[in-house]
Amino acid sequence: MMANLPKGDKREKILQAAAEVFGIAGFHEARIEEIAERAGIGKGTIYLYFKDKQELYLAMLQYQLASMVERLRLRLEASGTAVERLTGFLVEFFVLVRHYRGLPASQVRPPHACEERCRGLLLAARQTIHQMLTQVFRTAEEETIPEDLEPGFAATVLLGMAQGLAMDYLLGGNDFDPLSAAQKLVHLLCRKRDAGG
Amino acid sequence: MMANLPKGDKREKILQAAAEVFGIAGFHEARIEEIAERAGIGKGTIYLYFKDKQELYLAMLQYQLASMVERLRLRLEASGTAVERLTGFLVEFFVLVRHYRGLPASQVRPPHACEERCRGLLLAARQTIHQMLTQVFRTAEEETIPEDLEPGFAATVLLGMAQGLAMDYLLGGNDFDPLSAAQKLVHLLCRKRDAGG
Amino acid sequence: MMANLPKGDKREKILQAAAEVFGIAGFHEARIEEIAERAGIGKGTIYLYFKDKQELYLAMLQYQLASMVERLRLRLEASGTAVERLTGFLVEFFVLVRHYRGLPASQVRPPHACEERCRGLLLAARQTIHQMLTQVFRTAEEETIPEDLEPGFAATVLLGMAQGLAMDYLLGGNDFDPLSAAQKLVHLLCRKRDAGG
Amino acid sequence: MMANLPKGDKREKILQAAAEVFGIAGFHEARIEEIAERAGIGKGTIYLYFKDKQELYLAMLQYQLASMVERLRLRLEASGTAVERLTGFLVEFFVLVRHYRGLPASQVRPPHACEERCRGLLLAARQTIHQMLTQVFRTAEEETIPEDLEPGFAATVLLGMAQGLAMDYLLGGNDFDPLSAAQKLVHLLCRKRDAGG
DNA sequence: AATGAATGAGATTTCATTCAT
DNA sequence: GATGAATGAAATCTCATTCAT
Repeated sequence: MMANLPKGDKREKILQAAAEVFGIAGFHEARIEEIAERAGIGKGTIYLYFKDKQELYLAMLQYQLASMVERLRLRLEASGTAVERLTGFLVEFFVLVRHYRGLPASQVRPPHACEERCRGLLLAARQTIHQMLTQVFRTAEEETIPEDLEPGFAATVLLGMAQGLAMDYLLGGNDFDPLSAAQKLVHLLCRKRDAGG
Repeated sequence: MMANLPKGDKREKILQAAAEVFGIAGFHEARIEEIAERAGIGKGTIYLYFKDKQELYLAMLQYQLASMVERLRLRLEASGTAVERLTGFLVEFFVLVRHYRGLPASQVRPPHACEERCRGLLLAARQTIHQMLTQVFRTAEEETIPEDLEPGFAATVLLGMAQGLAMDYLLGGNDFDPLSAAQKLVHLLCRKRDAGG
Repeated sequence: MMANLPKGDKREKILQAAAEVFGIAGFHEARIEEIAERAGIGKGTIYLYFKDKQELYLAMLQYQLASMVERLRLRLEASGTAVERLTGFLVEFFVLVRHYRGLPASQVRPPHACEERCRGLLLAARQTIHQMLTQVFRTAEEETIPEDLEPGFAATVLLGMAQGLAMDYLLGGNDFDPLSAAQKLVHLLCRKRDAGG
Repeated sequence: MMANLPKGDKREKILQAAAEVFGIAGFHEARIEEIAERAGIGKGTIYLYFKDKQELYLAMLQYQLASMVERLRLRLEASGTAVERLTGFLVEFFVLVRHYRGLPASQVRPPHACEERCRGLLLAARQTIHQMLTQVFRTAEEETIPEDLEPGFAATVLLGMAQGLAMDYLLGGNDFDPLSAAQKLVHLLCRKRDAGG
């Protein structure tokens, strides 16, 4: 009785709860028991799915990064001009940062023992996003960006600026409007440096 | 005789050791005993100078931030054109980030119990730097930056991009050349956007 | 299976062990680990039942006082003359003091931080006993005590003398025979002061 | 310059300070540094006069007990009837207890490592007092106490009752008037039990 | 499979005591 | 002699992990 969830669902529930708790509290201040409670299961059950706290953390990180990359991909592959898609991308990026407030932060200082593996996951996600951005710049309408701005560097700068603003937000706690911030950044980078005059 | 350091020096020695250990290990993985060892003193001595681990952390943060702000100020108040000084500022910024590798990271996820106080210190440092940058943009030679780029926003963007690159570095571990990165960023922001053609 | 004790029993086991160790060593010299060992459990388990050392101490005190009051009540509510019941009470009192040798002592200098709460528990126990004694004196056969000895004061004096002897014992270590001491005290207080007859 | 006190005086100053601090805080909660501060000297100086905390405690105990015994002796050897002198003794006793509130308490639970030596000091003081009391009872005017009350037992009872009341006071914190308490106790013990006369 | 009571390693912090000045 | 900065042993308490049910 009590039709149990299929196994995959319980794992995901744990990962969701882990994302919340690790996000709020960071790796060390996060309590396994709190994660279990949020997932609506017993403490011991977590150890049926994950070897230890660290593996749970890594699995959660991978899971969240994949989900984020997917949401960002949707924005970049939407229809519209390059400027529109880049703006949509940035808005989504900022929304994600604000939503998973603690998650990016928790990545900055991963548990020492798995620093390398964390870095690997983050790097992979970043490269995927970077490639998607580069592709957008490469195929953008001619007039969108200055001719001397190489697509790869443009992607680096856009991502860098976005991360910079996000970091600002995370550190300083000064809130900001995702849409207007996105527009300003895109404007700064994409507008042809012109004006002829 | 009188070989002993004057009192202020021992406090600073502890703060230096604390910066190293907190930087490498983060607040929670840092062990008080390790800090004492690096400072070449006994565990208990730290408690003569700081009430507890958290106060030591905050004092260390304040101390390091003040030192960083001072080094950045020197670059911005040096002689030279605005472009030269901004480039110098960014180079110094990147060097600091690479040197104090862990310190900025440790700020991202401070111990929950003193999150507010950490934020306060960081915000203050950031505002000081932002003001210095704004002043540079405001007094820059006319042709340095686009007319429609407000000095305050220019400062925000420059700082944001710098932080973005630094975060990239911290997260991804992909090393980069401070000078060339600085030049690219300044070029991107400062060059008049005309090209004339 | 089901060999485990029901939950209440483990708590009591801890309280028993705590009474022994606190009794022997006093609050500050008592080590949590020693209590755990005596209770046959792990150190951490104690913290599942009691918030910290102080709360354990207070719980132990309450537990022991309740048990003592109960044993004294049985003696005062037994059948027999007032003199017999008072003697029984004193004998029990002295036996308790000798058995829980350290317990009363540990109450005299409770940890400063919970002095008030300790005092409250002790006062409550003492008042209960005082009331029971007063009741005995009030309903005693007319010829038992001098007419000018008010029941409440008689109770105070009896209890005071008993505590005085006990303190003597605790301080000086001079052993004594509970029964003979009890008889002497009761004799002193209860015999009608007439002689005249 | 700065004519130093003769050595004996500094030792006594420390003992006075120790009595205060041990009295207030008990052996374990008393801090050596606090004692030094009250004595107006440096922490290290205490160790020139006493081997360690325990020896200081024992010396303080001896010093205070001697002083108390002396004050009590003066009352018992004063002029006046036995009843007057006993009353004076009890008043002094209660005043001492209230003044050195913590001292007797601190004796009840001495540091485990010197329990025996503490007990020895206490026992000696008590015996001296007991002998003085016995002598008073022995030489008292015939009509003062019942014939069947042996002087030694009378002394034991008087001292016991006094200690009982004091304990009550120490434990319960219920204040009382020394004079009236003294009179009641003496009255209870000394009045000839005839009434008849 | 799921649980949560039990565990104990390990961290912070205090404070009696030492000793260089 | 006098000092107090420095020390480190020892105590409490937390929490990831285990395992009997």
